[in-house]
Amino acid sequence: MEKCDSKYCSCLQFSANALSRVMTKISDEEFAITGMSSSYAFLLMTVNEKPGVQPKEISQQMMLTPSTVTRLIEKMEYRGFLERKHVGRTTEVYPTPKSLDLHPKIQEAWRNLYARYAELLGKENADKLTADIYEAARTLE
Amino acid sequence: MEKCDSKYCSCLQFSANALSRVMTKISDEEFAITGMSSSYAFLLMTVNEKPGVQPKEISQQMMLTPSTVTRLIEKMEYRGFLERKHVGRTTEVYPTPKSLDLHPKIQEAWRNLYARYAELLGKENADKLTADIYEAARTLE
DNA sequence: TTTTCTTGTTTGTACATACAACTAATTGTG
DNA sequence: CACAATTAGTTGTATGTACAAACAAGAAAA
Repeated sequence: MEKCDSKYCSCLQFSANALSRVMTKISDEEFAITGMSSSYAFLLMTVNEKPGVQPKEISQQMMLTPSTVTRLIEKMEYRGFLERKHVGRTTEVYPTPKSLDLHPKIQEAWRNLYARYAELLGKENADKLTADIYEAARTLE
Repeated sequence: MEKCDSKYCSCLQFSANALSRVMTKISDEEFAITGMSSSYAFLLMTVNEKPGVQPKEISQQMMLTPSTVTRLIEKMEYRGFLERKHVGRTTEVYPTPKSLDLHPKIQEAWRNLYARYAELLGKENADKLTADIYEAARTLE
């Protein structure tokens, strides 16, 4: 169609990976003010907003495998942001005051991230792209 | 806009990651017939089609960092698909017969991958999404 | 010509994520 | 009720990728 310096750019797998890597980089820059990368920040947000939430629900919301979620929680527990309480076969995850304190900063970083890519891509365009990508991810899942 | 079971789905970073993971999974399934995952297959394609190509160019085409490309090449060299020839400060990468033999299989896998997601997303839709994503990745880079 | 700068590549290390196998708790069934 | 099946979570291990630092070759400057 138009100029394209890689013959792979017509492959969704390739493009999706490329965008993911670029976004992760930008994200990490914006979330630096929180002292952690965006996955951890998303995790804290989730737990802050629903204390006692279970890993299973987190894994669904974040679209990550349970094992990955366990790993994320472990690290945040180690760093003093989260606590686990085992209840029967389930686990409840709670934020510590440290995590709640950080909440505003996380939200700020999130807003900054949005502002940054929205400016580069155009707000309309960015929102549409995000929605389209999300829908595709859901369809292919 | 419409129903959305995660509050993060409006975040490009989040959606892009999700799509990337889903696509990687599908890709790995399709590329299984080649005995390697898609990144390696893309690498072999690149080298097969331009024997002697340098890591720098590969890294640009694949949108990966040079260190990542070194790692990919190393592994393919170890498995007997590629050979490196050091020329001055640069490196030339050549395919072995084993890699050239595999070329058709790789292309087949690539076609199958395309067929698979094109069917699920719709051909038009898939192509447009791919182009949009690639463009966004370029813009944000 | 010697020194400094730049560029291409590699190496050490780290991180996010996944899968497969496992444990433990609950639910369903004979 | 006891045993099988399911479900929630965790652990061992592996993979793809990156950054920062090191290295080595060539180019530019002194």
